[in-house]
Amino acid sequence: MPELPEVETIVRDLRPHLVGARVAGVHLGHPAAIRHPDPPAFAAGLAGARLGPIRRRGKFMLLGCRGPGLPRGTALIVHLGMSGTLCLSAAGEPRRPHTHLVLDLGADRELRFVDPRRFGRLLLGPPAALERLGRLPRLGPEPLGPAFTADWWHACLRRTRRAIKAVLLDQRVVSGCGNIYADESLFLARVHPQRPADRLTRAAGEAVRRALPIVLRQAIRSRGSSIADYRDGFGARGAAHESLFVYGRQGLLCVRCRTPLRRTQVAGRTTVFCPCCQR
DNA sequence: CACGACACCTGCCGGC
DNA sequence: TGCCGGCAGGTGTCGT
Repeated sequence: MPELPEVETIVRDLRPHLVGARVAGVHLGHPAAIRHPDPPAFAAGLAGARLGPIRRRGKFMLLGCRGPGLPRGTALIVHLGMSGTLCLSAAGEPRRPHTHLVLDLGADRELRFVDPRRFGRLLLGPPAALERLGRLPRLGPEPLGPAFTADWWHACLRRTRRAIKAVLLDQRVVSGCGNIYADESLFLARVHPQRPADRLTRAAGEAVRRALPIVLRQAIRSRGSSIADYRDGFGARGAAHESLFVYGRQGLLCVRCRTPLRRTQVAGRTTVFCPCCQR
């Protein structure tokens, strides 16, 4: 699914169209997509609400919502799971299968959440309160923000024997990195994905910490990776998958040393790396 | 506590 | 052609 660059692209696409819009109607699809509150309360809370600021936190999207009966700081919180999309559509456009939420925004516009695999999640409420209730996970620092410091990162690495790739995927350590950009960052840093985190040299750990924002920013510039389901806020594909170095390229030659890239499993996830460059 | 295994879903692709 | 296994960008839970 969408990782940080894909979610960031959608947020930037939707922001100018959603802020200030009023929700004239709500249509729910599969109720399992809605994690909080129960579906009737979720729909009732959104109906008539005014949409405010939209932002990203890790792989979550948060759309501010104001309305009668909604607590201060309420947001519509969307996680896209593996196959979710959040797109602005013309109201007349036929709804795709697996459309689980439609917000009628008037002026012939609809915001649609489509998610075939239903790993995505929708919540409505103040994020801090949902975190306290255990409905939202506590996320680590943003990798593109000032809190992703060398001190924090190396303290996290020193504390665990897990593979470095598992640490990159742990949203409590750093939020927003997924399987594609973990592999890409480790390739750029020349670090083997299986290396136990506590056995990395300081320099190697630093190389990973520095590679991650570079990889993520590049992917944002390319509007995200559309390998299968991902689409931007208007339903179009991104281009970041066209310039990946390792992800999905097992058997092809390393762009640096021409060694065939190898595929393995790390932390239960398919992992591609260069056995020559990454140590 | 830390970690790995597994579950949760649908769709698509390749092999037989 | 059709069936079946394997695989997919994520994460919550459970058992060791």
